[in-house]
Amino acid sequence: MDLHSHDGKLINVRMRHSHTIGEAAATTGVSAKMIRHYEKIRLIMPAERTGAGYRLYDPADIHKLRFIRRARNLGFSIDEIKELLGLWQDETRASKDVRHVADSHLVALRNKAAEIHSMIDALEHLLEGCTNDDRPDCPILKGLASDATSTRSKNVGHKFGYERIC
Amino acid sequence: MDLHSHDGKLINVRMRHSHTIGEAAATTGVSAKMIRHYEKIRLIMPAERTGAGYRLYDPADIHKLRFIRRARNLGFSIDEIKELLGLWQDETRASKDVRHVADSHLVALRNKAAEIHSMIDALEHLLEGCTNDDRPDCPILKGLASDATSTRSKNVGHKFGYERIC
DNA sequence: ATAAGGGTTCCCATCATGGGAAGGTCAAGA
DNA sequence: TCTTGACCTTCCCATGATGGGAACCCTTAT
Repeated sequence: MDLHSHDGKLINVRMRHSHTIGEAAATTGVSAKMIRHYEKIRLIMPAERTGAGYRLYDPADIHKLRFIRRARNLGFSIDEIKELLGLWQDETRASKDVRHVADSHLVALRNKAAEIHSMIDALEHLLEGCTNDDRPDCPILKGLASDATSTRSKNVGHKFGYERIC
Repeated sequence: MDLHSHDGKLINVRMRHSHTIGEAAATTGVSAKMIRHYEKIRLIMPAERTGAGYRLYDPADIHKLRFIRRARNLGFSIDEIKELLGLWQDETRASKDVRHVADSHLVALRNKAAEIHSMIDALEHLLEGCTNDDRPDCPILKGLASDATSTRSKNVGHKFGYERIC
């Protein structure tokens, strides 16, 4: 490879379909900051460099970055993506290995969804009694001050009895 | 206050219904670490101290910590809780001011829920074709490599055309 | 030659939380 | 009284994914 020739290095590499980090960022939707970060944490291999130290990305790199972005859009963590990338590039992988990663993540997502929905329910319940006016009486604060979040959830055992303040 | 008497300081303060940080943590469900943290970021006022420097919490403090924990359980951020605490202790607050904080948070929660559900949908869609066996063919990876996340969502404009790798 | 618009590294911040070290304090038992 | 273990204190560091910004270098067009 003649990446280090004395004239027009970038032009040479562009003819080889390589791109700067800014271009890679623009086409993949992964910010340049994050591309460097992914390299630092070894999610991707260190990019080739021009003589001046500029990172270069070829179509295979670009494709990998898109893969990463899509997995991130689905909420996969970096560690999960590391696993998926390994499987992606392993021609002998078993379908069920990939499925396992995806399934685990799906479970996590469903748990997260349930958690948020229970927050929403509790908050809506709290908002029901709210007069939404200029009066100081407020069932939302009352709820937070006394109960509210435990619509039937975990009860922290109270070892001491305290007098109420509000 | 005789907190600094030479004998049995903690016993004296316990008679005044004060508790150590560990007890406060146990009864409120807020960890001691977090109680100190909340003090440092000025969410709560600096606690009184014994002569030896131990923090002391009276029932009003305990009640406030419970308020904070309940709000956290509902997903309120520290800044939102700062606002709610201010309103809670402001006798002249307007109901609608509290409502505004809660409403904004509810909107954020609903957005978060929608986001997670779209992830779940996309992932389920991807999992549909999976054979879950020992064969290397895998529609999940194929989906991540080509499309998948854009069930009809945002399309990043592609300025360059790259040949496919996979 | 100079300016604009890249690129590079390095450090810091977020948000809420916890881990752990080093050292001081309290209560109970020998 | 001395020891022991459980508690407290402060301080520093780490998380995960991301962005901001400084200080400086490279390329290209005017």
